[in-house]
Amino acid sequence: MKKKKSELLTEVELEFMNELWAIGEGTVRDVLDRLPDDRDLAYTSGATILRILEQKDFVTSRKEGKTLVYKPTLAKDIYQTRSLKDLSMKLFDDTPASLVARLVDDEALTEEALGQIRALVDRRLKNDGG
Amino acid sequence: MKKKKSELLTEVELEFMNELWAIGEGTVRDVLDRLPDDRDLAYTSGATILRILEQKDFVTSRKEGKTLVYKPTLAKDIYQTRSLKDLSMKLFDDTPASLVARLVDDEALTEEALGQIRALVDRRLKNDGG
DNA sequence: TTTGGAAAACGAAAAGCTTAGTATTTACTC
DNA sequence: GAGTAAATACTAAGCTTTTCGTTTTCCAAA
Repeated sequence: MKKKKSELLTEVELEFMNELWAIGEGTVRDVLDRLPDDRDLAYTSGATILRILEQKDFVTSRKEGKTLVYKPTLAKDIYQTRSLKDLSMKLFDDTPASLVARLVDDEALTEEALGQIRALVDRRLKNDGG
Repeated sequence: MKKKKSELLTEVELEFMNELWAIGEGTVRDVLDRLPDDRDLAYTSGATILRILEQKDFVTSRKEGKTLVYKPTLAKDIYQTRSLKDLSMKLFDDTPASLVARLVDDEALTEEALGQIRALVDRRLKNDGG
């Protein structure tokens, strides 16, 4: 059997994927333009990051004129689920409820956010349990 | 102003902190003994990791006889909150509700876990909102 | 008080991530 | 076709993280 790869994005990779997810697909230039002003990366650095993402199969590219257009191969929600699973395993004994417990304990959470969260859980329980 | 440090643990650092949190405090040997059998690290590797954790102020040490006993300076729940905040910012638009949305969408989640989650949210809403 | 074994201190190699420079290619214009 | 501007390909330097070896220190028991 093959050794499993990490399947998780590094910090900078995630930064780039977030932009690609937001715009659907884009070129090196498109992504760089979307980064905050105070984030200055050389063009070539951006190109390298996207090339690495392609190597790791997080994106594919196609040629359009002279430029490459990159596109995620993985939907953001899939990656979100994967990340949550990872965090839950590593830090919450693989018990999602204790993750949520920590989350709702957070003083900084607004009443509104709590309400939304309950609505979500209720909806899921209804749809599911019949 | 100083540059801000990451304040997040690396993979291996977290692996070690988890054991220290579980036992309260312990020596290099204590931690190594708790790791899975298939995880074989040289003793010196374990010592290095704990030394680094101390450098980064995630643990303190005291001498007991000839050995060092390490102890977290940071409670696990604090670190859990910090990690959730980080994940939420980076991957969920800083919107905890959307994090929970993704979590409860997960097919793999049991009915029981969902019930627990709702109970938690309800309790918090009651205690809070009056 | 010597010595044997375990741990600490130190240093550094190995591996992976981030950033960017240089050289090459490409497509358009005259 | 040659010039040019922008993009890609390749390479590598500089960090950080992960791992471990070597040397030194310290206790404990003979």
